[in-house]
Amino acid sequence: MELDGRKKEILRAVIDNYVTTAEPVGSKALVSGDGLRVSAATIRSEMAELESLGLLEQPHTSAGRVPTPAGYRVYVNELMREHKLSVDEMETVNRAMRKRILELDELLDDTGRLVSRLTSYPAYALTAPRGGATISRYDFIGVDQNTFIVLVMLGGDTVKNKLIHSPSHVSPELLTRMSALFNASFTGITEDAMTATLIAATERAAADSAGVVAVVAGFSIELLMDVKRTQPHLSGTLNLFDYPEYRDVGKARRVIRYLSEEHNPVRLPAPARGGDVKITIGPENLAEELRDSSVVVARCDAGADIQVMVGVVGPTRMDYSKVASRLEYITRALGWLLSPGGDGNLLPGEPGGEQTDILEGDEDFERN
Amino acid sequence: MELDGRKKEILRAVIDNYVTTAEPVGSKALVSGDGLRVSAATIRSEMAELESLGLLEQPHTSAGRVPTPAGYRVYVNELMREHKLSVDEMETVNRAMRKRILELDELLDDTGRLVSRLTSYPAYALTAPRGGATISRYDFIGVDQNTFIVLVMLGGDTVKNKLIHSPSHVSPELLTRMSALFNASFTGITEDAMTATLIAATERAAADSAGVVAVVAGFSIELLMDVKRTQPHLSGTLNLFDYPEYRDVGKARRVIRYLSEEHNPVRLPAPARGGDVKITIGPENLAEELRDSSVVVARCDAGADIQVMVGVVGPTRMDYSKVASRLEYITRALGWLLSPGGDGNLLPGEPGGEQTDILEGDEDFERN
DNA sequence: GTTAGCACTCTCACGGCGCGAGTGCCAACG
DNA sequence: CGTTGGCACTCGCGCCGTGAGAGTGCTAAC
Repeated sequence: MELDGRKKEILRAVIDNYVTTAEPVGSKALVSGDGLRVSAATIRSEMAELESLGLLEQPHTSAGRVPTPAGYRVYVNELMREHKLSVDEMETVNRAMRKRILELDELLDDTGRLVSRLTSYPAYALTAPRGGATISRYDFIGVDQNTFIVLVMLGGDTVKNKLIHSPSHVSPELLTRMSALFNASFTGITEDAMTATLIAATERAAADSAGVVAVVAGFSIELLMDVKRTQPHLSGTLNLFDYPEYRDVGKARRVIRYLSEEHNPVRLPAPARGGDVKITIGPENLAEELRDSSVVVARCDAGADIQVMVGVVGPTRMDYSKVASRLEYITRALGWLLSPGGDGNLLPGEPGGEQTDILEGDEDFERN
Repeated sequence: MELDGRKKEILRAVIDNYVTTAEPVGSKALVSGDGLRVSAATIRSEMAELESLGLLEQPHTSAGRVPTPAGYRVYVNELMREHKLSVDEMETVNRAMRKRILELDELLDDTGRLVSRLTSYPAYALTAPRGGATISRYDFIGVDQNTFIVLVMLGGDTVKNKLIHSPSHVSPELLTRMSALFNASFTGITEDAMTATLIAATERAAADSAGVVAVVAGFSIELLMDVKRTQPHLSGTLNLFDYPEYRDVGKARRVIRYLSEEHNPVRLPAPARGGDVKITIGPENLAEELRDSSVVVARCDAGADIQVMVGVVGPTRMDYSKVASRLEYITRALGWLLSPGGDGNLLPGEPGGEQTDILEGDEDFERN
């Protein structure tokens, strides 16, 4: 499908116009608003052709034209202009990202909130599920006669702990034995290898009469299952109601409900590589519930096995350019924060402060 | 204000009717539906009196009557019948509560979800802020030459950890020194006592050239501030749209937005004692945004200094009896789960299973 | 004190109508 | 042959008046 220059210009003008006004755009609006040097009649005939190409449509005879999903697709692939973030926006991102990392979960939560604030669309953030995660190390720390802490390290970047009370006395020797046994038998294996027989054997070997081995093993299993689960963080869902296409509450609810269901955001389209942005327009979505919404997702890879997806969902009438560039900027900052080198661990003074030029490398994002 | 028996019966009937239908109830509906042995005309005159008492009102002449907030208040204080949970509901709660505790935050999240599912109203769950929390203990565990884990214990029931990478070598001796110093100087003090001078002194005493003391101190401060913050967990907000009183999206949004703002749920009315339920009707709410919604909150105290509030927000036309008893049941289960004795730490086989009779002690909940 | 009857009031749903926006087509122009 | 102005036509949307229905308050009778 090749469009001549003027058709492109008109398509772009229609979309730009429609994106801001949310109302079908007619020939007159174009000739007065945008810098097109032709008459309304000419535009009408051009628009009629664009309509027969399937890029525009009219909601009813005698209304202006509205872009079709195919029209948006052409726009996104070929016509979209690069959007530059304002200094203010970059400052907002940098400031938000300067925060400490307490937990990855919290960071994702904050990121989602930031994105929805910056784009005015509902946003979600999640880490890709890590199949076959294993525990790399156990530590046991006695607190008092009946209480101790298990410390579990997951693949070099995450540490989880649990405080365990036992009804009976837990001796330091038992802790030492458990440490040796768990580090020997429970590290490097996935959660389904932690069988009842393995647990029973460990219990025997540790001479554990208090039943704490089972608790620690149970905790390990929960943990690994939890890593697989990847809770998505959703925020700004209320923003949806700002857009006239979701005036119908039921429609908005269906979208929000779809996003709220734990396993759904994970299945949304995602870019193939870290740093890319993927745009999915209306019916391109596999999920029935999103057939007349669009999804823009950015991906950010950090370290060997952490992938973060940050996305927004909104009406097909969406300022794709703005949204994509904002998402890209934010995920880049996020990647910098998550990378083992540049994280917020040391010297929480300046991180992000100098990073205003974080978007400098100006590679295109994927547009498919 | 004393009402004779028949007035009470009529008020109760109007409310019960209005709660289910959401439509003004007229004299005929009462005489046919409920077991009142008088004619419509009698009911009309009684209703007129109830109206002059300020307990009922008509949306307009020639519509049925609707309870006023004062009417609901009388109902809640004097007329409400005890609601028994169905076996199914109790089972649902017990099953949900049988889950492991990974984090208090997660538990609150799950509880909120459970409540909103069981009541069909938006629900929130939060812990009361603990002023002046302190750290009771530090542990340092070396991982490799540049990496170690700080383990921080908060008041005997919570443990937090952080993995710290240092650009330079962190010797085991440094960790030992830090352990001694932090346990000596940073335990038992609030976060505002962790001054820059204290940190600098500790840094010197530890002979810390890598700057890790500052990171550990920063982490400690963040942690204590975080405990003060008490993030509320909100869920089921979409439920609000099911109720005709929130047909106006703007109104629903204002309520949801109010609840979403971090510090607001903390300020909501709360029962004075653990185990109580507090009901706040419409204009009794101090918050402007909730002036025509009602709030029902249950409180659950666990251990010395953990207080959990679980509440729902909905239209003033709310089945207070059902909601209150469900909240009460759930918080009781929660309290059992959180109490140091009966928590999910040991032997995760049966907890909650035997607890069907958890509501047995049948003390009244507070109705004010 | 209670009841039946009746006139009155007010809301809400429905249908017809006119306005305005925007189009498609056509004839004229460079 | 592409471009332009003019014109008749179409269609959605908001406005308004009307009628049905529900529920009341009042009054007279039991």
